[in-house]
Amino acid sequence: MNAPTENLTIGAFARTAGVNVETIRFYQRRGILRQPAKPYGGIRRYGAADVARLRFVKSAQYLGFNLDEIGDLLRLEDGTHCREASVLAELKLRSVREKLAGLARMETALSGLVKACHARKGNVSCPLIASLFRDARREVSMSRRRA
Amino acid sequence: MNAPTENLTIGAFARTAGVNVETIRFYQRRGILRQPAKPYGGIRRYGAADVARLRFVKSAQYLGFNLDEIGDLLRLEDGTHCREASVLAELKLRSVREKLAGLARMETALSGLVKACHARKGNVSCPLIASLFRDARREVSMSRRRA
DNA sequence: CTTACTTCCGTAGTCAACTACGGAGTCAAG
DNA sequence: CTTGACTCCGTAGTTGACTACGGAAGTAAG
Repeated sequence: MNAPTENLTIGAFARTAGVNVETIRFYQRRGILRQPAKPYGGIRRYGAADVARLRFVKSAQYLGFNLDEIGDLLRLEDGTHCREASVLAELKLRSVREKLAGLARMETALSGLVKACHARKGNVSCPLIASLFRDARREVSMSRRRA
Repeated sequence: MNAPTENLTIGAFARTAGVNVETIRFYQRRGILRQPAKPYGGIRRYGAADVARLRFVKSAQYLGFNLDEIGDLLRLEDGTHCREASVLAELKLRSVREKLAGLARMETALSGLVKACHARKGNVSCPLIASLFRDARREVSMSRRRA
């Protein structure tokens, strides 16, 4: 799995991806990032694929997935047999769609607020809570832990 | 701000919303949930609005917001003056839209995988990493902390 | 070669978000 | 009017995700 150009030291890798060196080592221990083979008495080198993978991890985190879930997503990325993959993918797809629905509702409520603000002035409020439940009762629910 | 029926004890409130009593008390200390006035030598009571608010908090968490950000969202819900509100709302709107874009990409990649699995059998992989960056470089980026 | 910076690796500390504990006060079924 | 469950409140412990520390070994500019 060695890409053409594996030229980055761990420090350069960390700077490129915008994280701390210790975070990379932590992800390696968690099995989220690989630990490239190190030449006898030498240093490990990283490439562009590692950077992309790490950026993906950070984005997925921003999208509300925890490290175990990100591990699942990466197993799909890395490729597994259809039988397990499709079960897992359907599960992840369900939670992605739940998140999409919830965020779409927030988007509506927030853009409504912004519009209302531009129109009148004074006090305004934003029916965010109502928006998340309106005519979609339970669509975005508490299926939180391990979707 | 007392709703018509404030009949729930903290325990019933917690069960209804599917959280731990201690979590409610923790949110009260954080200023995310109110602490209803308690009658002289009595007990606090909670109503449907409290339940909805708490469910909103849990949903927003699932959507990748932290408690500070959820505090911001609730300030919009509760209503503030347009000047501050619209600035805050535009910011939140931006991060909601970033999340929507990232999730939409994941959705495409995952449903592609599921479809591929139904078609052929054997090994399949899922270009999740590529999907998050393809023709949208930096759209979902590392603007993580405090959006 | 020296010297200053890195890497390597294991262990320990921090921060956010809970979760548990314990003792005093409150409530409600019998 | 007792008794068992629950509330209140402050403090302490846990979990997930990092972040820091320190000493031995690697690296690279002068």
